[in-house]
Amino acid sequence: MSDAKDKPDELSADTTVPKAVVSRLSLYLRELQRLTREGEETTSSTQLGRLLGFTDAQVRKDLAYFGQFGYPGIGYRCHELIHAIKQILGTNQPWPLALVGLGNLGRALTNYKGFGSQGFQLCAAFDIDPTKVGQTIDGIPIFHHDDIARIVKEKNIRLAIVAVPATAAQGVADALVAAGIEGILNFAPVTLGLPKEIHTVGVDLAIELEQLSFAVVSRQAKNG
Amino acid sequence: MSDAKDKPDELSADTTVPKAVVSRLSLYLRELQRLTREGEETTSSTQLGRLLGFTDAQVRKDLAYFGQFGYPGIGYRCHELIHAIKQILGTNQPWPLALVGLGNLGRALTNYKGFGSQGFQLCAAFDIDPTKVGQTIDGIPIFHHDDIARIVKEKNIRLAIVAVPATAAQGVADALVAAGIEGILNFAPVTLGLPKEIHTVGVDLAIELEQLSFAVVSRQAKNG
DNA sequence: TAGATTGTTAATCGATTAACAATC
DNA sequence: TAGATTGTTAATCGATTAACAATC
Repeated sequence: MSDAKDKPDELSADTTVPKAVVSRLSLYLRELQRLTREGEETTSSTQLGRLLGFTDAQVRKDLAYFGQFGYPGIGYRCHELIHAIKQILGTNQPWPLALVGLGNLGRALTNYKGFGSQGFQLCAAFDIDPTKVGQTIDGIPIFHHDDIARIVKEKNIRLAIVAVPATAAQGVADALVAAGIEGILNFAPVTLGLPKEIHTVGVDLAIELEQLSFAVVSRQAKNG
Repeated sequence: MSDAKDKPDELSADTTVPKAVVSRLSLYLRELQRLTREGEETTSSTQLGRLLGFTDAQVRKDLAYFGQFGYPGIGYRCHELIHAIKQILGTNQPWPLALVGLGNLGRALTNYKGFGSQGFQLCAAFDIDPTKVGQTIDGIPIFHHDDIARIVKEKNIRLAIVAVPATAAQGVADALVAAGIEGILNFAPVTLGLPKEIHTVGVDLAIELEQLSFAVVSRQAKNG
């Protein structure tokens, strides 16, 4: 399937891709990387689906948005599919990241190794505390908020993580957008108001926990 | 609308509620709380939708899964709707939480104030490091992994946060489930294999960042 | 070949949006 | 009353699943 067959451009989506498909793509990638670590050469839509709780049809349909990656009768070669998904997600290239806010969460993130292996690398941190500015933390230089625009441009940073208190988040986001940032991972518990061309993903611990408490109480309401 | 009208049970869903509805409910709650902090008495489906990027119809439809909370011609009284959503999500009651793993992320969470205000409270932490066990961190007692079952039962803990390395996560999850935990917020970058009656929510920083890199590269592919 | 598995089409299912009578 | 806004039904839209010919 390496050749593009009748598809004009094998790795770019012709039709618009649902958000849910993209997050499953990330899950496939994570699972494929685990399988290769465990020595597997190939896998199948059935196996991937079973490991992640999806149907085999869904796995195949998701991948079909982007091209043909499998071999009928055989399945998918793990390393090939990993390569293809990374290309789709854009993580075959490195992504320098900015981190704004060095409270508890921000400092934990400077130390976090989890996304380094996926091509993301913190290369500038920002805070307003004058005792922090000018220092480095885990090898990452700390700058003042006022330098966001300059540093973002100098280091060609396109994605940023916001880990400041809720009250400061919108101002920080505005500064990042003004500096040319294209995507924001927001840990502050607020919905940011931003131009629609700026991509945002929000992670709010309270909201995640609320999904769990709802699931638990609604299940017990059903079952008595 | 305080009376239940023709609905048999105003706050429990008769039909099964989509996951997406529940997470929007959390967003409505967060926004309503912000509006009341800013002194607003009432709001409307149009205002809530605009603030969060949804249509007004969707806001009303989501709420309609659970009952009638609004006043035609007026909108929603913020404090009433907050109360109702908390009851739906189960967060009108306190939820003691267990935290497993006291690495960078785990320690950041012990200090995090964000979910306390929503009724969630860390009341036991677990680690295997003997220098940590027996200490307290931010007022939270630290126990050994081997005591998970005992402490979970003693403290009536139903929800847990897993913040251990990927390789340890499945074992920890199994221990939590054996101890009677009903829901897990998993920060480890693995899909946990658990009985279907156990609810899990996964938060993986790399995956969130991948959603952003995809959005950025696919947009530029489209626009040139 | 027989068995396995893909990619894709059609059928099903579910979720979102539009529209509007009912209400304040 | 006139204007605003709800709750709900019907129409639209989108996503998932089932089925199967094509392929190895």
